[in-house]
Amino acid sequence: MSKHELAVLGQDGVEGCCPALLTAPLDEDQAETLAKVFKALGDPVRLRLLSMIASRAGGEVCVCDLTPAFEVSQPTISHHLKLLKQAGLIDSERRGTWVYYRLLPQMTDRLAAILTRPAGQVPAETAPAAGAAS
Amino acid sequence: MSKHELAVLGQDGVEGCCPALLTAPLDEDQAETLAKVFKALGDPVRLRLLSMIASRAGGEVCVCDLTPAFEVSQPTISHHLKLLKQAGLIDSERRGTWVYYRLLPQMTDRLAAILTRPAGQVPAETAPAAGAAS
DNA sequence: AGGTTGCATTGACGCCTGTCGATTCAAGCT
DNA sequence: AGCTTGAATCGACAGGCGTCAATGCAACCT
Repeated sequence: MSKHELAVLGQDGVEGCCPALLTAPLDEDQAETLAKVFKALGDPVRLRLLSMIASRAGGEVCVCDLTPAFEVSQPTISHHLKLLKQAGLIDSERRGTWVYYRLLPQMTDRLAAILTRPAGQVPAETAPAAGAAS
Repeated sequence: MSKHELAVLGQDGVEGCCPALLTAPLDEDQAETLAKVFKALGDPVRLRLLSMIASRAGGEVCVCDLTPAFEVSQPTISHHLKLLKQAGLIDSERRGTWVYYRLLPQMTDRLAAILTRPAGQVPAETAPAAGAAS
């Protein structure tokens, strides 16, 4: 094994979370770390896997339910699950013969926060800014 | 071959936005489209470019300000900007000699929404499952 | 017109990545 | 013990991607 399973992305202190993509220039290390997560999301099979896992009622999905839902081979599914896991998006647990995967909402929450604009940002020319005084 | 500039991702009706990654299984087409955008974010240079563009006060950045901030060549920066543009994340405008890039907040908003969990989701086993009928 | 600067495009190269078949490991079964 | 099923790993291959130098093109300036 190695130093995989990056659980990074902003736990570098108490002062808050998230590198703040949209409000301040990302430094190289933050960009490198963030890019790995987005790269993990940059494949249709992995997106569907994540979606199936996340939307499951019990919060868990057996690999045996995932594999037949795709047209790719079982090793390929296993490979994609590994990448999602290394990105910190999902986790797995073996129970008997089967292995169950579940979402790690911390990571998706963090990404959502990173992609969310603070509040009133410069409307630019997109919309004439309805409401607002004066 | 120029069906580029994908402005997709959920404008397929009035009924709402966003494929809902976390609440329902993504279908293949949605996954394909979404993956392209995440793939565009899956590179540290592009992330830093996007961050620099988004965090700029006036909402615009001249390429001449972006290029010297990186250690890669000018054609490479141009290439990355093109990919971000094709992903629908930024747009560009030429004014005189210089070209200015600006964020398209619609896309980042959409991604943020896609990655945001609805409200009270099953806490899974993060907590020892208080209550809940048998 | 000629020259200069800013940015995009081209073509080429090496690495990374998605995929597969074959194999291995783990757990349960007869 | 042996067999069977579920899942991960290995090795290999093709295509995609990031990068560069060279070139092209647009706008400005003498």
